[in-house]
Amino acid sequence: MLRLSKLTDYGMVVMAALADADDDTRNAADLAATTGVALPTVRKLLKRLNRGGLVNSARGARGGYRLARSAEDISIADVIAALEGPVSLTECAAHDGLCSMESVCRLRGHWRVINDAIRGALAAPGEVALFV
Amino acid sequence: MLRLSKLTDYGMVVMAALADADDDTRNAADLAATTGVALPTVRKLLKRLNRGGLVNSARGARGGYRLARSAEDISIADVIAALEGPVSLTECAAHDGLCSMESVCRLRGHWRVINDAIRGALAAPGEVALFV
DNA sequence: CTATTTAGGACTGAAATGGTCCGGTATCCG
DNA sequence: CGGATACCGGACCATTTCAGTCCTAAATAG
Repeated sequence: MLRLSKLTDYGMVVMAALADADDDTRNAADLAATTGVALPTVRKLLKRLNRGGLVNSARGARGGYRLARSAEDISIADVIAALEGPVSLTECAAHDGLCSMESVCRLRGHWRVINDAIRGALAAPGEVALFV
Repeated sequence: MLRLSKLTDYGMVVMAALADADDDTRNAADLAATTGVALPTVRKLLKRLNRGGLVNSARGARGGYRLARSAEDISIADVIAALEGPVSLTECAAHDGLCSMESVCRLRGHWRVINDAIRGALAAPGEVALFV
């Protein structure tokens, strides 16, 4: 199916909710309430998104999260990369030397092309802005 | 990562090997030998590819498989569809009414656009032919 | 008739996934 | 200062999914 993990899907929803908040910081419980995603899951997502540099966090009372940059500058590919690692259809397209049939395989060159095409589709800012 | 399952990856390799054979029928053991994929796995793949209409099978002695149509007319998307089901990033983009937050979700419209973009990238005949 | 080869499905072990919980630390406010 | 709030990092577990194997039945060639 070439599907996204459910966690990443939820991550997109949370990011959209954060985009709504504009510059206000929202805490995890708040986001869980507005998105309908379970609180612990929201926490996990926000941690990863923070590590990936997509959101900024503020600790302590009245802390919370907000987008690290404006929503228009965040692509789907960014979110996927933060939550699942870099976009790559096959192992061999991402790293060298991991596939035992690398020497015989006639497809490696193609995978790179295809990966780039998909990355391009996901990174296109116009199509993929988080706003509706 | 947006990765393909390993099985689908092998499926591409097997398809490429079949493309090499042109019109000769090749049996499963033969393909396993030339691709380096384990025989039972090759069998499984060929069964699914057959069901998906990408290869034709011939039973009995001197039976085997060959491509159902010329390699140029088979896209990566076809192979993925045969092995994993239709290409779709999220459940909600493929079917309606399966997601509990469908009413609140602001992203559904986008997913369809993105899916189409990716499907387009995978179906482009020029880029994605099985030949090297 | 017999050897060959695919068809179909059941089964298993391993890995990934989604989801939860806890101790620690930083910040705010009274 | 001290307590409450809220994020941080990680460990942890149950469930599902996945890759891979095996077995029996059916079809075809010689």
